[in-house]
Amino acid sequence: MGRSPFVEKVGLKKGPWTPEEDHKLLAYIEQYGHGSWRALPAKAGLQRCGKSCRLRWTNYLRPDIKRGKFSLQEEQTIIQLHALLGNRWSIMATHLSKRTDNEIKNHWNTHLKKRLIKLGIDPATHKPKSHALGPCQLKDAANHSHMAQWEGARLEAEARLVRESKLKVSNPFQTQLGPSASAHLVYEATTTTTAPLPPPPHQPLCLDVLTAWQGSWLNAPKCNAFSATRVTLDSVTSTFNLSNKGAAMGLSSNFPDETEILQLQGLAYSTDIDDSLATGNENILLPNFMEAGLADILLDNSNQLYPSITGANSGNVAGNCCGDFEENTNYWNNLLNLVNCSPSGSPVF
DNA sequence: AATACCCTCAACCGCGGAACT
DNA sequence: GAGTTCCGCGGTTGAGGGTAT
Repeated sequence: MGRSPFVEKVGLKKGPWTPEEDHKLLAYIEQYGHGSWRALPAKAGLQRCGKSCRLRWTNYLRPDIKRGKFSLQEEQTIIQLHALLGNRWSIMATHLSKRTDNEIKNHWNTHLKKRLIKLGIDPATHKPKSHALGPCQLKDAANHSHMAQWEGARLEAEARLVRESKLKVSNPFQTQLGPSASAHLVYEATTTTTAPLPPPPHQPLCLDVLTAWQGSWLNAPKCNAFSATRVTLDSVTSTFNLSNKGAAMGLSSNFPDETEILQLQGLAYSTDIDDSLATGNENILLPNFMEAGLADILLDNSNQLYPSITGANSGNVAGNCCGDFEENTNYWNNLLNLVNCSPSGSPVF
């Protein structure tokens, strides 16, 4: 049952907040905590609705907010989480320390989504737009879909635990929740025994499958151009690590622009793929090891990322990777083992 | 310098679910 | 169990700043 339309009293102010209003809200919450948002405006002397106050607080005034440009790692994490969760911005926010759901949503809509589209990747499915799935890929996609649902549910439950734990903190100024704090809360919430606790990890324990995917992807037999490139992954944050090759090439620390992506693509292919394939056919959708990797690791375990490359055009570079059901089964069993053995355990399963 | 267009992001709106009565 | 209230989420909007013409 939904609630009836929210009708505010006339005379309440809307629009941008003034510094005075910010100060009032900040001062009130600092002293009393927010309590009931509905009652807060009157108590704080604000001509605003409670909703507006909550939004201003959560998206702008809260002390544990990181502002400014998104780092490469943050962007990669967003893409990965989006592949798993879709538009579940609030859950993503719990896994991106100090970023608000609104900020993540805005960044996705204004930057990341456009970049994926530009690269020919459907931002909704995280798969290349122009390539239909074959039977083998459908099977693998189903595997990934299942894994994504599974991990998505777990991430959501963890986010809920973080929220519930935060609710226990009455005054945010007494206990400001940084990334390690929230990780600790998850850790505590998921640990039910009374045995002495080992030190909590310093990162949110939330990306097990992402990590496992990436790790397994790298450790998988060389069966396509991607696995052959030996791109380094950061297992802690579940994001790609560009520091080695990227830095060596003088790439910026921010998300690479198209020129840089082309550089990276060249890098990715130069050793293992026929140069004429990588450079001679402009119609081939070259998998740059960021976007395609992020999208397809999550959604296409066959590693046969781009049929136009790995199939007829490529001399069957990835031919033996697809179709080996037993190998795939072992592959996923290993992944599940990895996940099951992850230090965080799972609050859901 | 003026105007049009584009982009970004803070803020609003409406809805669904949880909590309460 | 039904009705009501509150909170939080995701989608959308539009003001304002930046850039192109």
